[in-house]
Amino acid sequence: MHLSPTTTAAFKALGDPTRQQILTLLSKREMSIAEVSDQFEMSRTGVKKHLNLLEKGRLIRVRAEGRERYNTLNREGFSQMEGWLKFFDPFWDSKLAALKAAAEKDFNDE
Amino acid sequence: MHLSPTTTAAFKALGDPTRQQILTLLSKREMSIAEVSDQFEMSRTGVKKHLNLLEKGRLIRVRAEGRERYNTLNREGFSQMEGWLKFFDPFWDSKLAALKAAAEKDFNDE
DNA sequence: TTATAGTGACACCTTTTGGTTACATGAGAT
DNA sequence: ATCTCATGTAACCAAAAGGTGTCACTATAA
Repeated sequence: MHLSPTTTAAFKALGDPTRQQILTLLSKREMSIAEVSDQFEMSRTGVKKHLNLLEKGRLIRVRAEGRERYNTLNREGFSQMEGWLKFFDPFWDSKLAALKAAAEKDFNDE
Repeated sequence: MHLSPTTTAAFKALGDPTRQQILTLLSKREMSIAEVSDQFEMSRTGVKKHLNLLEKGRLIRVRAEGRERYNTLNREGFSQMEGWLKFFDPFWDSKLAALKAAAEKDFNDE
C-alpha cells in the first residue's frame, strides 16, 4: 500500500500537540495567524511554521483577506487519512482475527 | 480537545514511509523482527527502532515465542486515531459549511 | 505621505529523529 | 557445556524538526 507524500505529511502534522490544538481551535472558527498565535506562548513565527505544516498535509487552507490570512480546516487531509486507515479494516474482520483472539492471552500486556 | 500521548505517538508513527510499509507487511501476516528487516535495506537495529515506535502508538503488539518476537497489528492505536478524526465530522456538516462552500472560490488553490 | 499592524522569509540555535556499528543476553541445537 | 542465532541495548552521527529574533513587504489608518 502506498501513501502519498501529502498524506504522510498529514499524519506527521497530527503527531504534534501544538498542531492538534491549532486544529481544535480552527474547528470553532477560522482565525488569522495573529489570532492563533495569541492562544499560545510561542512566537508568531513558530506558530506560522506549524500552520505551514498543517497546510502541507491539506489539513487547513489559507484565505487572504486584506493584510490578514485566515486559516480554515480543510477536509481533504482528514479524508485521506481516514481512507488509509480504512485499508486495515478487513484485517480486523478477517477469519484470522478469531485465531488472534484465541491467542490474545499470550500477548505481552505492555 | 485533548489527545493522549499514546495517540499522538500513533500519528507520529504513521508520518514515516518505512513504518507505513511495515504496517502494510503485517497486514498480510505476523512477522518476526528478522523477517520484517529482510524486507528493507535498513539494518535490523534500524527496523527494530521503527517497531518500537509503532508499539508505542499501540499500532502493533509483540508476542514472544521462543527466541523470536512476532509482531502483529493492534487495533487499539488505529481506533484511537479514527476516534479523534471523527471529532471533526460535525465541522464538515455544520451550517457554516454552506458559507465556506460559497466562499470556496476565494481560497488559494495551493 | 507617514505610521502601523499583519505577514513572509531568512539565519540561527537546540532537540529529536533516523540511521549506523558494536557488544551483551537468552533460548535452541549439538 | 558450547555454539549459534534472534534479539535487546548503548554510543554515536547526520539530518530534520521545533523554536527563536530580525528584517522586508504590504495593506490599512491617520
